[in-house]
Amino acid sequence: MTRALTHVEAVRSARVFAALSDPIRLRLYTLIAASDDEVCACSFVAAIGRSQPTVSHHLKILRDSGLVTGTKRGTWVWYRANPDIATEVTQLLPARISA
Amino acid sequence: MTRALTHVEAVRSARVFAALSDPIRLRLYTLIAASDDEVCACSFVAAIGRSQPTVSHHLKILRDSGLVTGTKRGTWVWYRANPDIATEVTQLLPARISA
DNA sequence: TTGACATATCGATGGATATCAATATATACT
DNA sequence: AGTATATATTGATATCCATCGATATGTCAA
Repeated sequence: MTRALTHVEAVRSARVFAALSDPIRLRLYTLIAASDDEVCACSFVAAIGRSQPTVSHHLKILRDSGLVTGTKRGTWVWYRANPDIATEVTQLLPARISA
Repeated sequence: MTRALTHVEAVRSARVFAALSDPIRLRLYTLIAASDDEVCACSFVAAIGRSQPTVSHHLKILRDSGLVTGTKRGTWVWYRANPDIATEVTQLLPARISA
C-alpha cells in the first residue's frame, strides 16, 4: 500500500532511487545483486566499460545509499547487495500484482 | 530474482528511477499513487510547497517516465498512477521478503 | 469580449553530476 | 627496498537539472 510521504521521508528515499537512476550504477547494482555471493570489484571495469575512477565513483554512491556493502580483503574489495534497502524503497511503490 | 542488465535495458529503467530520485517528485508520485482514484493537479502546489512552474516541470518528468498519466477535463488535469511501470522496475530489485 | 483561473512553456541561473587523466594509498610479491 | 596491482581521491570540464519569474495557452463564466 503506497502512502504519501513527508518531505523528510522523501529526501531519504529519493537518495536510494538516485543511486539507481544512472545506467552504469543500475548495471553495477544488478550485477552485484544477481549474485547471492560476493563479487570482486576487480571485474567491474571490464564488465561495465568505464574507466576505473568512474567505476569507483559509482560504487561509492551505491555504498553511500546502503544498497551495497564493500569489504576489503587483501588487495581486492568484495561487494554484496543489501536487500533490506531495496525492500525499503520498493514498499513505497504500488504493490506488484501478486504472482 | 534480480539479473544483470544490458546497457540498453539499464538506460530505459534508469529513467524510471530518475523520475523517483527527486524528493518533490517522490512526494507527488506517492500522493497520486496513494489514491486509488484520480487526483486533481490543482491541489499540488499547496501540498508540495513549490511554485506552479516547478510542479508542472516535475509532473512532466513523471508523465514521461510512464509512472503517471494526466487527463485534462475542462480546466483541470487529473492524475492517476500507472502501477505497471512501478512493478516493472520493482522486479529488477531483489525480491522483498515474502509476507 | 473581457476577466479569472489552471496548466504549460520559455529563459535564466545556480548547483549537482558523470567522466577521465593524474595521482595517492594500500597490499602483495620478490 | 622495489615493483606490480587494486582501489580511492583529486582536479578539471562539460553537461544535466531544479528552481522561479514571466509569459503563453486553454477553459469557463459573466
